[in-house]
Amino acid sequence: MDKLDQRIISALAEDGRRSYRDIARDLNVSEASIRQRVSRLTSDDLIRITAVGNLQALGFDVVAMVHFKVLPSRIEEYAQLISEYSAVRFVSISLGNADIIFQSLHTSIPSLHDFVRNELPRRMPDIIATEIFPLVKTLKSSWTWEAWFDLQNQNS
Amino acid sequence: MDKLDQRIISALAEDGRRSYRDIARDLNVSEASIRQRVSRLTSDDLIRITAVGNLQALGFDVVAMVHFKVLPSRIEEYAQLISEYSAVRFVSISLGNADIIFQSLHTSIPSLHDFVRNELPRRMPDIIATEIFPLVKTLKSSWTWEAWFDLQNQNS
DNA sequence: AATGAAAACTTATTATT
DNA sequence: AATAATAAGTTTTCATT
Repeated sequence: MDKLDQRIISALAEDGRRSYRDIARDLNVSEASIRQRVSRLTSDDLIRITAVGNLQALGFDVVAMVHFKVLPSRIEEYAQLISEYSAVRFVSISLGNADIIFQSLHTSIPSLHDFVRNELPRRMPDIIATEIFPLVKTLKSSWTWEAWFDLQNQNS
Repeated sequence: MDKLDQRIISALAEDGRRSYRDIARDLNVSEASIRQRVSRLTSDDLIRITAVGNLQALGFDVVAMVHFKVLPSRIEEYAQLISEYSAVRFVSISLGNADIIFQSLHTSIPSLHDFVRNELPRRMPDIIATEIFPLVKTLKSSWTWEAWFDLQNQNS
């Protein structure tokens, strides 16, 4: 991951459909070079070029963050199980006052409730506590990297 | 937002660089029609085609979710202010036991601490409580929509 | 890893329904 | 809102450094 990789990622974060040729002109390298690096970044799963959307604007009416505390020995296993649900779009293992944090999408509040309070505990009996945070409005969901790569480079 | 829009979004979520021509062939419409709809979806800010990445894999070592409780009259204002920071990549207003939930990226734990415990409270005196959830490992960060559009359509 | 060359393919614009 | 036509631009492949 060198500065050229970072500049390519920044360009594609800005506009995922920008032509490789155009990026190449901008960065003074060949088009094939951009193509080769994007293939590597993509096949190594470092980046993914994709359509992201504002969930609320797209009609996903019930979006929530959910916290689970679970028996310590079950954390990894349960995080994996939670990842299998298509309602769940994001799963992380956390330190602090929650062991697993995930984001879940539903068509109604009762279906969110049923999923978190019935469906998941049925499969995962060692869940100790749950906390639900319904998201009302998303003000920022940012996909640019420049500021971040800059900061990383300053400190290295 | 009709079924054609949903199919286009699904295709671009799968591969944001797939050619409009190829999508058009698949969906039995003209290339210009795909182009026109993608332009609309993009300029209406319903979707964005972008490079997303695994933050930990890209070297963003300290990623945390942060919860704030704030004076009720300040929630919107503070959520806006938090959105202005480039360290902050996601900001939502929440119901339940937190008023504002955001994701923040840092190069070290002390810098996360300084940001959340000093920098933000200095600008936002009506923060009542903070809670930090450092993310250790992200198991899923999914950008596909098929399952979701299917569910929406069943219920409508 | 990076490159240039060139055939095959895609995009973007225009005019039309 | 969708389309066909088409000139301009891009991608992909391959041989070379």
